[in-house]
Amino acid sequence: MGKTDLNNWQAVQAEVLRRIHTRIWVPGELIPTEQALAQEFGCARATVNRALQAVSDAGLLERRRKAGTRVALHPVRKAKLDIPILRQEIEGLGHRYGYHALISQTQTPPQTVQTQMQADVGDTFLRVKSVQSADGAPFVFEDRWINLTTVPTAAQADFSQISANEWLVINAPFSHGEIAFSALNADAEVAAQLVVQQGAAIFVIDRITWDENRAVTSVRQFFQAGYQMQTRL
Amino acid sequence: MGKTDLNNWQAVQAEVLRRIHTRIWVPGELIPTEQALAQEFGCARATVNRALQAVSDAGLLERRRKAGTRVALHPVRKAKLDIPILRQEIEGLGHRYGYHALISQTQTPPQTVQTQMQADVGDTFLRVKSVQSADGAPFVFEDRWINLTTVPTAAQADFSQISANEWLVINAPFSHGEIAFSALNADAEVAAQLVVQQGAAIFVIDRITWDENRAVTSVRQFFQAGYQMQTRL
DNA sequence: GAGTGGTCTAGACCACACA
DNA sequence: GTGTGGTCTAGACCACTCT
Repeated sequence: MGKTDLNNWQAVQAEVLRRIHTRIWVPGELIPTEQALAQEFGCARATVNRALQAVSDAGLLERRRKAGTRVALHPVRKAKLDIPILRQEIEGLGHRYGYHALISQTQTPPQTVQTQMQADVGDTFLRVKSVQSADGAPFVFEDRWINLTTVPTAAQADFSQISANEWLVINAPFSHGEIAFSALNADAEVAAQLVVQQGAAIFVIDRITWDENRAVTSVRQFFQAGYQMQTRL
Repeated sequence: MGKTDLNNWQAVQAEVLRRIHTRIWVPGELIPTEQALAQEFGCARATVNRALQAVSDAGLLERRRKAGTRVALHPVRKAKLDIPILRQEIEGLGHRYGYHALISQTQTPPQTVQTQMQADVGDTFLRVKSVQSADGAPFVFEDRWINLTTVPTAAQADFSQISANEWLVINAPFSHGEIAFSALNADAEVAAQLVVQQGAAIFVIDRITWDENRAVTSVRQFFQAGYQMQTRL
């Protein structure tokens, strides 16, 4: 046996991936138990477990107690997306970041927004529209609702100076959120703010964040035409 | 001390998240060492480590050897995206899945595609255009290039019967990939295939997959107008 | 040099899902 | 019941990076 032991979980992971890619382990088939692999690889079962969990997280293995571990038939590819923090993204590219508030006023949201945010009767809302720019060119137009009943201190914030996003990150903790990506044609307002033609295809992010069961904020961001959001598989 | 010990890593994680959300631990500040927390929580250091790693993966903590663990100043939100497998997504919604190949022929890709795929001189390519539908209504129009030098067996595949994606999943392993999301206006061809007006905003996914350093396939998918891709934070 | 997180080990017990 | 993965423990050593 000239075979060297695999003494760390990355090595085990690499070997597991190799066996999947080269079809030594066929999709749908059971692979050996952790115990068997630990023996074969000459390491502890916990090390094998760590490696298999990582591969399972990536969507290539399906694990169930008692049933064992099998190679995924339909490897749902799970991509990890870093939601961009615009200031960082812009400054990281060597551009000058700019922020400009358009409006900031209490207002009653349309029914669709109220439903999404599961607003109670009597909740009041702050609407903030703003543009963020790179080297003076508009980059993102943002339309945001903040639930003042959840975050009362937002009423005193000066959103002409600080972006709502940065203020909220500092002052309004949230427990979870939902995010959706889509494409929309620029309407007159979006076209004007982003300086594109009406009807141009715009990449849109909708986000709602919650603190436990109370909606904190709902925001729709319109990205400059041509914007791409990238990641790796 | 009515305090009960935290005897599993999820409980530790919950307590850590609580301290971050309630600002007991302030962004930018160091938190206690794993050893100290293990003592406080009455569990093993490995358990604390597991919990802190999970929170760190979520982007809320930044950990460095020797420097310690601190609460992230700019919590880059990392979302886990499940790249949709269309057949599953459509059938999961209770619709009838359909696949229809439009063309499948060897062809020379435009320069941009060749560059993206880092094609060598002499590489030959198969182009496959297809439409996938839900209950007969077009859902996705797909334009794909397959590198026949990397995957020679694809030349014999019958893409009028099986979708290129499913064939590749079964027959062409890949090691990694890149994916990008954007918005485009429908051109004449896209509009015709998706039965939408020209210029309609279309959600687009571009994907390139690699087997080691050789490009396997490059695909652009145009989604029906109004499509949203959703996930949680 | 020294302190922190990263990982491995060996053993143990538990939870779950299958027969 | 029984076998599998999921997790915890206590201890140990290592790798990195800061001073």
